[in-house]
Amino acid sequence: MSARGRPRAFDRDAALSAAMDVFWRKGFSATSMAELCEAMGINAPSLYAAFGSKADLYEAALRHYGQAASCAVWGGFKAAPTARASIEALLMASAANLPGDDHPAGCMVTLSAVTELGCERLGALAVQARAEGEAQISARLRRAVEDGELPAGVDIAAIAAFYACVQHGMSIEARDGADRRKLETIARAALAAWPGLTDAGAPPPGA
Amino acid sequence: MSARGRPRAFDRDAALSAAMDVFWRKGFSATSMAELCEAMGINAPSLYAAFGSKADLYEAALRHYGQAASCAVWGGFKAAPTARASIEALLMASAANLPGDDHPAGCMVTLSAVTELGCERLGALAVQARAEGEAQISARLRRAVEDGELPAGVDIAAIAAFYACVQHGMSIEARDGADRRKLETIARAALAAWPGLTDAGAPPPGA
DNA sequence: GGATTTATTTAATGAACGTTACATAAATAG
DNA sequence: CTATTTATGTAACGTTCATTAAATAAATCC
Repeated sequence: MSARGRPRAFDRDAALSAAMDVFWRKGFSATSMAELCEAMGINAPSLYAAFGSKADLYEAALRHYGQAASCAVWGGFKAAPTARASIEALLMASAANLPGDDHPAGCMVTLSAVTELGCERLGALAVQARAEGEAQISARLRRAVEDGELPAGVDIAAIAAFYACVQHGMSIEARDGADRRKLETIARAALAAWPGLTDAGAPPPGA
Repeated sequence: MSARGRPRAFDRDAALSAAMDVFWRKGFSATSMAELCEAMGINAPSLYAAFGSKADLYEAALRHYGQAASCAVWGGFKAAPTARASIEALLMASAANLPGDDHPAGCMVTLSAVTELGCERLGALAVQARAEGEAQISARLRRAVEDGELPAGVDIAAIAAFYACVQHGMSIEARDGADRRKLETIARAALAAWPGLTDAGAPPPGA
């Protein structure tokens, strides 16, 4: 059925992973085909045959990242029994994973295409990926209201926007060299807002 | 004394401002000399004579931004009577200024060199500029402890890191299209953490 | 006035960019 | 074995990149 013609001489997934690493570290515009070829250990024609173009490769790398790293960050979120525990798990997993210990620092999705509108399609892709994160938090909070964990008057959109914002900010801190401990400190500080945010009708102290 | 030779035919500050706009919108790597020349209304040799190189121009633009926009954001912070009011002013001014109404969205410093390490010197410059923001918050908190506004046991570094992180995150939200109201909602949510963070020895609820 | 200094325009520089022809190599199909 | 199909390496494609040489224009200095 399959395997007609000369077989591919490289591991497609490993090559994609190597490309992801370079893109993650340097961004789309600042990464050249030459760098990609060297990191992936293949020549340009092989790259084009397997992935289409530089932009297509970036898109594939972004999706690859979404499946791999995001899994580590959102796994605890989905498994946690309460909304509060979900958000704590999300922030703590972010703190654990964002520092660049054995990979580039910060979340590739968060940092992607923020400055580089060189390719419009890629920018839209990153925006959408970030929006999905906030939507997940919203959905979790909505469920918590339905479950009676949170009062009905709670401002779901505000809470989701806030914690998404903190998580995005943590990527920048990580990029600037923040270690796990510092990110956990930030996470705990953000969780200190929880009681104030989840008191039913009461307006937040800052209003 | 001055003004020997043929006088410059363009306004240096206006040209720098135009360059800042392009860099702010597209980032360093994704911006070409051709785009800069067109936006600035000058030819390449004039640009090189006045600013040195593309990287030098970016550095000048970043400093120009720091004086102009940061002023609007940090002005209220410095003038506020209490630490709490300073941080509220900082976040609210950020919410008011970050949306891209008559300029690119998000803070140029925050978004700068996040993805683009094409030029190492510029990356370091942006990291330093961001660190200065957090240092300002720390200094303000320290003063508040000295003044007796905050108890001595308060974790200054944690609070500063948290609010710096939120402010950085707001730039990403703004870049993704968040308007002033949404950013103000985030700011108020972040301020909801204030009581929990400034209770003296008590560990934050998330610990 | 002529000499000097600085800015501008035009045009070109070599290098690097992303991408692709082309010939060759390695597999299966018949 | 021959024909077909797919991948690979080499080498080139035309374009764009950041940068600059050279000639001209506009100001001050003496």
